[in-house]
Amino acid sequence: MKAPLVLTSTLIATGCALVGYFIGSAVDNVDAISLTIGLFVGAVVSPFIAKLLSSEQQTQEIKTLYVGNLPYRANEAAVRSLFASHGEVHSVRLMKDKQTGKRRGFGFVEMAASDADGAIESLNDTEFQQRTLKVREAKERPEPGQNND
DNA sequence: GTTGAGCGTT
Repeated sequence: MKAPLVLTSTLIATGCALVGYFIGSAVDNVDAISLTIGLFVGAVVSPFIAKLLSSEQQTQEIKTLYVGNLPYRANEAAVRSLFASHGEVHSVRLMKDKQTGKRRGFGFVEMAASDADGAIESLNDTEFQQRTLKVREAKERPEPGQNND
């Protein structure tokens, strides 16, 4: 039973709009204000509910990969495309200097845990835009999935 | 506009 998130969000937004309508009615009898509050509540709450519903589809394990020795001219899209050919890429973040905003030449790639190890072995010490990549498991910020008791 | 070992934001 997987309903589209757009449809689900629309239904939720409608419900929230009705709730907001009664809330608006209690505050003021003006219908315009009531509808405005209803739409506002729906717009705010629906993405939050949709995120909770979408979390059920993200049950798969995600592992973070450290990617170093990246060329400065490289984009996140290029890195994503590179890792996408070796597995399912969840997200790509190229770290930039917070002071100057320029790229620091390394980043982090989140992908499926099963595909992550294969991607590391496949992309580590490989040439990407004339630069040898350093692909490893990320040290800090491990994703919960394997509990340490 | 530059550089080249490294492990990061809410």
